[in-house]
Amino acid sequence: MQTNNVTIHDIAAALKIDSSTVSRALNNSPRVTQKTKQRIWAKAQEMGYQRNVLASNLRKNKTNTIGVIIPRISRFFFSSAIEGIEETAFENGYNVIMCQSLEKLERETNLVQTLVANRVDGIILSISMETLDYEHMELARKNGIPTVFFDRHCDIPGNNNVLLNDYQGSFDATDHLVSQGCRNIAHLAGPRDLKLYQNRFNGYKEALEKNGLPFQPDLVIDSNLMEEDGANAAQKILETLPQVDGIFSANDVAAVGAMQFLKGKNIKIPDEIAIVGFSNGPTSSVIDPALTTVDQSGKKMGRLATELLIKQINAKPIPLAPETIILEPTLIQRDSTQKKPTIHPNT
Amino acid sequence: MQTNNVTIHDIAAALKIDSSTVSRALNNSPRVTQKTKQRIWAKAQEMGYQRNVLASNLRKNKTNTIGVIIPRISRFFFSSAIEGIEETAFENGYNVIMCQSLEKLERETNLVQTLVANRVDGIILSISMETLDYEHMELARKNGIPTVFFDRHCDIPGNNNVLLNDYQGSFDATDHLVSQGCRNIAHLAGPRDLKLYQNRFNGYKEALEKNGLPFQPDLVIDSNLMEEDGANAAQKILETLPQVDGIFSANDVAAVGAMQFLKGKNIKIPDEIAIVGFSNGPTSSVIDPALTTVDQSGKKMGRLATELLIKQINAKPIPLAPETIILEPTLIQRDSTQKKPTIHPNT
DNA sequence: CTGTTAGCGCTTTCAG
DNA sequence: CTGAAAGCGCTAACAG
Repeated sequence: MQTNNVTIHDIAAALKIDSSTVSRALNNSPRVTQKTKQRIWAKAQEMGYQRNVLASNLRKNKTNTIGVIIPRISRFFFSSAIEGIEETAFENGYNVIMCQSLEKLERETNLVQTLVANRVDGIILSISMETLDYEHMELARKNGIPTVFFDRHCDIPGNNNVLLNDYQGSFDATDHLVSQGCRNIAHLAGPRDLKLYQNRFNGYKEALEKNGLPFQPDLVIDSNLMEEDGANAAQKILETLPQVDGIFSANDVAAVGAMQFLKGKNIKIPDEIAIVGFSNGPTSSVIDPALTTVDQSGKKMGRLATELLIKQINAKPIPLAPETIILEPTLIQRDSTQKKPTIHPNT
Repeated sequence: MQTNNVTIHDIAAALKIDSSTVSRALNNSPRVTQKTKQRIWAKAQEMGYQRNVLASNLRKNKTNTIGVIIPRISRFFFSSAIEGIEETAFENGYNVIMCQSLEKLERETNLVQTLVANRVDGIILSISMETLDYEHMELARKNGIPTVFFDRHCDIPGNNNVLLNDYQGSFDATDHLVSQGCRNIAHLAGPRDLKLYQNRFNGYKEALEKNGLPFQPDLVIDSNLMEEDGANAAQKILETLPQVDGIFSANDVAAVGAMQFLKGKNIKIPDEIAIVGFSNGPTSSVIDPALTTVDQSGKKMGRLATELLIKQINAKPIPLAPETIILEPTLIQRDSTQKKPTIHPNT
């Protein structure tokens, strides 16, 4: 039940050399002869030595750890993003410490403090729905900790971002609905404070214009886009907006809520009302095939964000110019006539 | 761009007192007078002091961090589990460092080493499909790091476990199919090496017996239960097992794969073939309502596992007797006649 | 209640 | 190429 306590000093003593040489050998420094390295490695193995990462970190003032803050892990988009982050970090020898803001700014602020206090080497962040500015990120900036925002972001210049082209995706989605014959397309919109939802709204609006359809403000239903909100919106549509023949939802959660409600009322999807939702790719495989989705590809965004962050970390102390990477979304359309569903790898 | 370097010595110097007093005050020790505490806190605030967690950790040989190893984050069951873990850890002042084994034993072994090297206070683990023993966990045991296994486990005594009653869940699921009139129930089975899948298989088999139905070995289809496997199994059933009128899948991923394949062939679910799959609760809200599921409630398991782990951590150095917590699963049955789908909170 | 002292285990000058 | 020595920032005896 004892902690395994063999230190570099123990192995130095056993070999009658100095601990600094041991340290160098274990770090594979070129300034130690191959022969002594071999002896040291062998001894270390034999004695079951394990580097005390804490001490090493303290001395180097570096933790080899990336901090990640996202609103909620169990949302598929974010868990895929984390999957990408974790894999990329792992490949590059970084650990990941992961936290959820649960959409609360206060929690997010605390988490940034914790991460800074834990001396993470960098932070990847997807801001909460309550976050309207980057004031709480000052702390990270002051401590020289590089940060990459992904998916959700405020529109302040000078930051690293990995984003989806929300405008284009929404434009395409709406355009798709029009091409399917929809003429009165409702929009389930998210909080307009978030740039992301603003962009999705704009894409919707301009696709209507481009197709010569009038923008009807009463067809825009605002909410936080939870499943319940989607169901409520669907109910509202059935009861008060009979002309609606298509729905563009700013996320998949609300889209599913709406779809299930409508199906419960025996409305045929997409024949009577067509639905398109923004969504993370693989999710769609468990979503009804009747639902067309705009692929958010969280895993790819996670990978890109991590690569960018590591680039910035390695650039220290001379910081690189901030970068913004914009991914183009793809429309994924499936239906029950398809022979085989899109397969995703056990996710 | 400079690291913020105010230490307890700086604030001690500014106040012309000793750094140890500062340390005590900042840890709110009762052995410092309220008045000096106040002065110290004020000064700390003023100078923008931030405790160096690394140094503190090194000194205390404790990191206030829990390590989590799961097969794959983006699987909904695991991301919900992590959600529960993270929330419980956060409430108790712990950080979470999270890693994926990607179902590889080698990776899992490496990760345990990394976590031990990082001096995590405890480990929560759901073993990979390749893991057949706990040999690689010796390292954690030797270093006195408590461990809790959840969901997937080997059947070796003396460990902390948080499990689902897989046997009962499978029994109930199969029983349910029989009560719906199914007489030839196929079973999509997972790797029999994993206790979990063995139990699910046993529940299936004994439910058949109890209902006076013969166990037909050729109706058991083995695979790794990916979506593709489910689709393949469904194809096999259509082509070579026409008598099948019900499917019990050992997980939801394969169940969805099978269901979507069958729907593509215009088979009515559940009228022509009924399907029940083991699944994490909230997932079911995005799964077709025709699919009945056995609720795995990942978040609850995550919470329980973390609570148990923290209990064990706090019990050090005298370890508590290992505990096994077994959750009873519930059958969740929905259908399109239901007025409203099960709502889940934006997950 | 506060100060003194001695490290936690490692890395990194600086000498030789 | 290796050794000696100092110290990262904090905590925890032990005195007083």
